[in-house]
Amino acid sequence: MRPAGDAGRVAQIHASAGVGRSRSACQVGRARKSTPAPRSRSPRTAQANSERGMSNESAASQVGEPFPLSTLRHSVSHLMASAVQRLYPGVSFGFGPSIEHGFYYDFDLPTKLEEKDLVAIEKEMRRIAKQTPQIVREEVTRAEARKRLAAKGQGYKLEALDLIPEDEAISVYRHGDWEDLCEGPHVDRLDRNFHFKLLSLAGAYWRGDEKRPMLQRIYGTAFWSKEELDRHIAWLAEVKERDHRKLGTELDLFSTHQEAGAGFVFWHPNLGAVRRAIEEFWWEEHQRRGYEPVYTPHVLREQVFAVSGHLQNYADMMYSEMLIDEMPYRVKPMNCPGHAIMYRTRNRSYRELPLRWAELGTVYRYEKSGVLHGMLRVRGFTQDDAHIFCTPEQLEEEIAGVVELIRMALSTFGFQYTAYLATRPEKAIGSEEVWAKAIQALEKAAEREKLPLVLDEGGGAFYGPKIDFKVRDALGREWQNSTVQCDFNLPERFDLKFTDSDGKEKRPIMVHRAVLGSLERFVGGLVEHFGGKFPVWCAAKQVALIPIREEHAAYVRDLGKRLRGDLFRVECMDAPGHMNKKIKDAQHAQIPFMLIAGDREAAEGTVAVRRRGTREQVDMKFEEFVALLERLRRTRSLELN
RNA sequence: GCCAGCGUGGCUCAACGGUAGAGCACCGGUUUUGUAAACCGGCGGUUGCGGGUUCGAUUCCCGCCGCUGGCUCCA
Repeated sequence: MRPAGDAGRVAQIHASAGVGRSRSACQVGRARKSTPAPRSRSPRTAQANSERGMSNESAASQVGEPFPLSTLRHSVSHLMASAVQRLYPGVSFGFGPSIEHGFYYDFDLPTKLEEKDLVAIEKEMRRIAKQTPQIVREEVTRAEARKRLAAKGQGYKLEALDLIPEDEAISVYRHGDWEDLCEGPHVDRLDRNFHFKLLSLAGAYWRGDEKRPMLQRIYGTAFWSKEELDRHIAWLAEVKERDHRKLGTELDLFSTHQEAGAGFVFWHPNLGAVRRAIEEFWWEEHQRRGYEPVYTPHVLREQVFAVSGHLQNYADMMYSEMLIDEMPYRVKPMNCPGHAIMYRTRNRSYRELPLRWAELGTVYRYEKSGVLHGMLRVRGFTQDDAHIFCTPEQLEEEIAGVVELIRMALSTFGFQYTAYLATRPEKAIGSEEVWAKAIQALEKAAEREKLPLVLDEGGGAFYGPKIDFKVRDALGREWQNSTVQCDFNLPERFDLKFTDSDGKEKRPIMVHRAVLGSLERFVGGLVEHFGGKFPVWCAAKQVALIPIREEHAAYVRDLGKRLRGDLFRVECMDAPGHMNKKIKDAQHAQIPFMLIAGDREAAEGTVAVRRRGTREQVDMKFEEFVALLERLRRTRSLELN
């Protein structure tokens, strides 16, 4: 991945709460890097920034910076646009806002920009900043604005002008011979002390509409201080270094194959081990909370999805039919219809509710080719899915249980998180009353679990309200994985019933929930979160055994056997070769512990222990080391001591 | 899907109209070493696939597949 290109992506990682976007019954929280939404900034942006030690607007004004960072960045985007105009006469301008980590500007120009052109543009920007530093604001009449834009042939800007409400003042900002229709504000002068860098190029539809022309977008960033810019660039480098696709190759974790088709992940043994460890953890914690494992088929008759409603509404995401005995079947894009069918196999009594059915269910969905991304956006993935069938009275208790489980799981991986309560959207099924009750149950459950909720007004699915969790990883980036959703729709569609204590048939509520989201996305994200340095409990290999000379191989082989007997994952490096190389290899493989043994250790039954990330070695009795390892595994410690 | 860029041994990269090369990895030999790469040698590529232009294509053109950065999308 190219640094500049990567920067463009990263520059936009911030939350889009998904407000107003409804999700289907079974879209249980697929984690994703949040979509860019330049105009609607996340309330958590500043927090995420400061966590990385980056400056943010309030911090900037605190230290007496004359303008907020976003103002600076917006002005630098203007500066960039003026440089582009000088270098590429005939350019039409789109929008050029400040965004979370920088800014961009969209251009319609006859030539295709290349990365190397950015250098020339930067140079021109510096020249302009020196030559015509003064930025001037001018209020003009609508007619005047229109006249000027028309004279310059700025069609996109003319359209932008029409977007401005009638009663609003119309302003242009000018420096030198360049001016832009813009509401501002801007910094006063471009020769103030600030630092910027152009980062990447991308295509972007005019006004985000795929039916409209594709413009060329340049991303860049700017800071008041050189240190902050440098820190940001270093951060981008760190992000690139930790990219799960890069580490995926280096650590032999996974692959995808041209010959096998895009978007299908092959888990290599190393990542298989990580996944197994996580799955075991997952099952253990679910069993502990009264979940029961279920397994449902991957291919079902099409009519099942007609009943669930997915076929009608979301056919675009589903793979086409296959005929079995001349009847149409579909690969499942979600697990819930299968669970609903199982629920119906017999009459259900209130006495057996709630039912908590969990399945690591693999689903297949059509994703457009351009959106596929390593393990994070794929066409086949396994959800850590579960459905809870319960009575309305049980809802609060069940939600509380899910919230507790999610928090426990996220903490285990060292994630910080924020929870959002998504309420009734405009288009929704179910009565106001049912919604209000369910929302109340969610709120009360959160209260009970002492979980603060951020309100996402109208952000619920059409079939019910939900709580979404966004986690922040070690690099300060946000992901959405966990979710708990109430569903009034599917019980209706599948005509699910239970007989209540009064003898009457009633509808259960179905709760969809995912803790990890999809294993592909979660584990892919985890690779980046840990930078390949997995904690002992889920590391691919937990211990590397290294003999000092070949004659010590038997000793380490014996230790390896004993460790494997205790179900530890061991890399026994007993093949011919040099110790130093083995140490290097173990280091590169990010194995948490190296046990090095020679004459002394073999004689005393000890091992020289070297922890990942240090060069120190500690001599320990082998049993002592095993006890340490066992404790780290049992407690799922994030530390190595 | 759209815009742009890219696709050379397992990996990282070079060559760019004239017989495809390096390092790492791998294999063999020598070496037997106390904490990040021993030494020598060898194997390995129909340059993503298909078509075209050319005396000659990895190089130029077209189509497909895949990858990268964004955009749109993710029930």
